[in-house]
Amino acid sequence: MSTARGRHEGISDPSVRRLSLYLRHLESLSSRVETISSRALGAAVGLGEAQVRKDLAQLGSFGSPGVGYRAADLVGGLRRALGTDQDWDAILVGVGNLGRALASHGGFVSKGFRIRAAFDADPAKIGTTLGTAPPSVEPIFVQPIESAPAFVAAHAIRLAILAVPAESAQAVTDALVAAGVDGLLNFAPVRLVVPSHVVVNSIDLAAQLERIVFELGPKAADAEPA
Amino acid sequence: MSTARGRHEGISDPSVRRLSLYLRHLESLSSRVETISSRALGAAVGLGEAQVRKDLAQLGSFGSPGVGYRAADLVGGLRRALGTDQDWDAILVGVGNLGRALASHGGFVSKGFRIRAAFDADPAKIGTTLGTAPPSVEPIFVQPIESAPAFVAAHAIRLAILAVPAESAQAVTDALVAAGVDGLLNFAPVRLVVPSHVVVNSIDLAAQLERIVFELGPKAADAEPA
DNA sequence: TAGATTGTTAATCGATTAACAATC
DNA sequence: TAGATTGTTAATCGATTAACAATC
Repeated sequence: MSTARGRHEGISDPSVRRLSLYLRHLESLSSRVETISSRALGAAVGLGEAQVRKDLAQLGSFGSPGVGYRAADLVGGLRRALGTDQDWDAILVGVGNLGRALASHGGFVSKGFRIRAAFDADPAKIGTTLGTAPPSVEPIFVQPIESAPAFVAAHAIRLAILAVPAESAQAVTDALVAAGVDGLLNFAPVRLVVPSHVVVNSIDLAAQLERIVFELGPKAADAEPA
Repeated sequence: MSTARGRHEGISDPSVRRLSLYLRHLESLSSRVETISSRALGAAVGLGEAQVRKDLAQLGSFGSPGVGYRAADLVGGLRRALGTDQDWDAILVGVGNLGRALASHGGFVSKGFRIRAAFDADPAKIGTTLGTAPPSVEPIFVQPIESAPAFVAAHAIRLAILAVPAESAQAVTDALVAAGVDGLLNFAPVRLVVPSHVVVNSIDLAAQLERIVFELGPKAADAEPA
């Protein structure tokens, strides 16, 4: 992540990540579950009870001593804190393999994110259709990348998902930010330079595998020649 | 991330993430760059020079006072520390939109990760071909998910990339771990329970957007009715 | 030599964990 | 009432930042 720290509440980034975990678990619960304790919630997401209480206390009071947290209220409080109590419109830029997958990603829609349009620099892709796979996702026509800024401005789009090559990521970012985008989810392995009011979250997929193999340690050394 | 902390070096997770950033930047540099200072490297990835020196000092001595770090040596040291000085074989499980995109992801191959086989539970997908898009990625035939454990055992595969529905993620994980997998990159929004020797890195794509909108703060409030 | 820059130690800062009084 | 569990304060732990002597 980068920039724009703590514009509102002073909740730390590690804590925000955990709030998403709590929300995900609570959403998966039956609506017949009325309350949940910090201990149970912690166990479900792999954290201690003290950590859970500390995190949730930042959002207000959703718990009762001796009883636990009211699950429905807590879901509402978490969504409100995260900003997903309202839907967010987004655009997708870059319709390669990854872009196409993201456009069809059901997980976005159910969490309040809607991809309103998709753009690509490749003329061969213009006019093709995306996101037809899962039900409830209406098809999206791919438009030329040059028309992205106008679309952003016309529809007051604030979020963009970038699945473009590393070489073009900065140029695309500059154009989108100038048009009004202030939140970017970037999959290119480059650091995007943006004005301080813009929030960037970059995910380097290869780096995610690197973190795993780091933890695994060196592969069993090939037999050392004596 | 979870479990298996510090099996070898005592490098913290935040630091490991930064090591990938440094490596990515150094790889993007011309081979004519022979040395780079902590200040320059930090500026490139958006960190302070003290942070860079602290991180790199953990790997050994790749720098000279008054000169900087030897770029080529540092790339080697970073790869060695991360574990990507050797190639890693992986399998992909789940050949939906996201799975297909990951199979074709050029970024994995160039960083030392090779997807050797793909598996899916859907009979309609068996035998189809994946990963033909970028050059240098040989095509992969999709196999029935039941044959994944045997493949893992036969080829001594340690890494698996999971792009399966949340409901089946745990069952798939259990089968793969039993067959020998000890590193999992999981895209399903569920916490995987694994033995302590197994390393899991879970990426919830919706949560990545949530982190952005949290930082953006509440959307401009609709005009309050007076 | 003088300027630049490392590696490391010390100081600061922030986050996690533990403890416990309040209370349902 | 007794047991459970919150919200919060204090204690611990770890990570980041600053400073500086060593040295190229």
